[in-house]
Amino acid sequence: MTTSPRGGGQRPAPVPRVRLVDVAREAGLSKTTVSAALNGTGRLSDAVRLHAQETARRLGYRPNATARLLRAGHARLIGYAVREYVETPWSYMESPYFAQLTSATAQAALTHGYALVLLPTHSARDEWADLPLDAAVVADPLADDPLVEDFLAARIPVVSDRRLEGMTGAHWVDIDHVAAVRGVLDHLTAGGARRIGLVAAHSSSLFYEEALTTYHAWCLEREFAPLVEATTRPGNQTTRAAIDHMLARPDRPDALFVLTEASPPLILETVRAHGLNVPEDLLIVCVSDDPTATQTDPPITTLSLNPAEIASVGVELLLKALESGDPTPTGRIVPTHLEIRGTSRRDG
Amino acid sequence: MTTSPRGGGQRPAPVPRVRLVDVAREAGLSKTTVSAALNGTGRLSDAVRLHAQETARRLGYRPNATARLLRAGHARLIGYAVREYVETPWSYMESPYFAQLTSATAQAALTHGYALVLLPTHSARDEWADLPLDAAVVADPLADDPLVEDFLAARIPVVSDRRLEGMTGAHWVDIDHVAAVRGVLDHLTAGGARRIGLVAAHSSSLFYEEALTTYHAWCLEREFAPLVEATTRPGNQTTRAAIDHMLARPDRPDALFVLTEASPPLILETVRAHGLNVPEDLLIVCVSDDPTATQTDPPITTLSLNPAEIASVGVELLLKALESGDPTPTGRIVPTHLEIRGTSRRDG
DNA sequence: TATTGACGCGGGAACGTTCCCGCACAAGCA
DNA sequence: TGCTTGTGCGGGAACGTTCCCGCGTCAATA
Repeated sequence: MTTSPRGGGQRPAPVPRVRLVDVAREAGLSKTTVSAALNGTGRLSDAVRLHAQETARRLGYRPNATARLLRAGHARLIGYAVREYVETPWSYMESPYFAQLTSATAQAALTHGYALVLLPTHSARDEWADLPLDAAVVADPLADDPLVEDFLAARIPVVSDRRLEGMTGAHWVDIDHVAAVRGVLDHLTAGGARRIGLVAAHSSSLFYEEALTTYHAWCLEREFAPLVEATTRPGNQTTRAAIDHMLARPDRPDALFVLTEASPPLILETVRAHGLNVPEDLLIVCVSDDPTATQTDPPITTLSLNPAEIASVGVELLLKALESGDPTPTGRIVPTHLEIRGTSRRDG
Repeated sequence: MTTSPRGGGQRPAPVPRVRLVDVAREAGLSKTTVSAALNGTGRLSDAVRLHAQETARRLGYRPNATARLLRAGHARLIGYAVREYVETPWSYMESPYFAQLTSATAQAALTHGYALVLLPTHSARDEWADLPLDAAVVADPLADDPLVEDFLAARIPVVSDRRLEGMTGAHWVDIDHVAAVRGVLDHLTAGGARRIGLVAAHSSSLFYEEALTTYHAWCLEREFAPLVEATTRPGNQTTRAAIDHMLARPDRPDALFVLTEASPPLILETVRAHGLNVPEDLLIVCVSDDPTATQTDPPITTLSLNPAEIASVGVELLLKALESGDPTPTGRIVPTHLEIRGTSRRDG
């Protein structure tokens, strides 16, 4: 027994891992040869290659990932943080948009050979500084987000699902807000709507801001009187209250465009509690990526923000920039998807 | 200019990172001293420490995470995979239980100084073999899950949200299925239910199996005739169909216990489509961690599987095992939580 | 003045892997 | 036989960091 002197410290003796040299010594070869044998590289005779592999298998050898990374110079690890709702660090998973964005990002990263590391919403520097991140995804960044700036300062390229202008190493994907909102409004009008109510939110988010502007511009063109109910923030609770408020008005709308990402079945229930039939009395379109929208009766028309597309395009841009080493910012607009279902057409 | 010969390859010249030695050379110190200065260790004069820090700051030095990991011997990285629904790798994020389990696990890991790496459902060995994982969480593992076995073979301790028996290095957290089901049935009975219908699923999952057994045992004790509708798998679509089927029966139940993790508002809508009033005509309890359950009118009574608790206890067990180096399997049962709301009491 | 100890800093090994290169040997050819 | 070419394998540096230890200096004490 040639037990190495390592691990001669505490009592439990935590079973020293078998290293490449251990395999080499056991096989009577050099570590170079064993490494080549296991990686399928180098010029080796079949006999030696097989012998090395067999020995490694027998000893239960597993290469040390960290050591490989150090040699390779990259970890193929992408950090991922969602910046909305900083006060409740992980609640974004409850939003179907972010849930899908998260899983689609993980998926896209993986098909490129990268893995995703989940970072908390607030994500202080020392929470990722020790991680060998090659790149980062920052979803819904704040204005002049310090997290983005920290990543860039650390030479870690970043991609975001919001337009990010002119920062070296910062890439972005975004949706065409104007086209999306106009598409919905036109669709509702074509379905017979004369008074379209909008439920939006006060938010730092560019989305609500641009959507509101577009709505007003559209109303002006059509000489419609804008009918807006603004909540303090997105979510089911506030959205229900806003809808209640809007439907209680004397100038009740005949169509509803709900931007605030609430649960579609919940929106339907809220409307029905006012004694309204859908779609006869009220047409509904809501911004949502919640699959339950297809399950109600009638199924609910949704404007999908296309998180899957955003994720895959984002990862693509990010990795292209990373692997080319070119920090010139790139960006792309992806289309939204209006899935027309029962709540916005009366022909059903 | 003493430019090092590194990076003398391709054209873009990818801006060589500044290393510890670069800072040391610039500051006229040794790398040992600079390292100690930046880490706040060693015996150094204030002047030297400040000088080293200032120089590092000026050069924009960022320590190489991988090299630190190699020295440290661990990466503080935990792999995370959900094994249900292997055919649609990432769909688990749509389930509130898994969404919460995921975020709570990330949260718990982070408070212990670990980060979570998202792995796909199928997760072949070579997808994580290159990652410096210290431990792994496998949610809803299959029976004799090969992924779990691979992790254990690689000496990576595993924790699961399902009982895992007698495998060295495999730890688990689980809920008390029997107590949970009996609790719900007793609660419904106390609320006046005489015929409790159960919507369950055929699944490899221990949960449905034990729940069904418990239900039958409970019915036998009370001399109730069991009233079960079994779906092929959990989810909204199948659950709606199962409920429709059950409510169309001549021996229609006066209470419903839905195990299949469907959207609570959707369940309510399905029931109402049969012309039933809730809770007057039908009491409802459903297994769900969906926050929309609180938003309906009446709000829906849910049995929470306590993903947050499972996650935090799981991570705790996992890290205790990891850091003690003791591979003896540990396990713990955590309670479920019956949140009684409007759909299961008539006193409202 | 010699001895001790604390203080301030640096040399160099170690973490475990990959890869460049060089060496020994065999085979081919003149 | 002497030279070249190719094959099979190993030595050792490198990746960038941390940490053990040792060395020189200086003040305090005998």
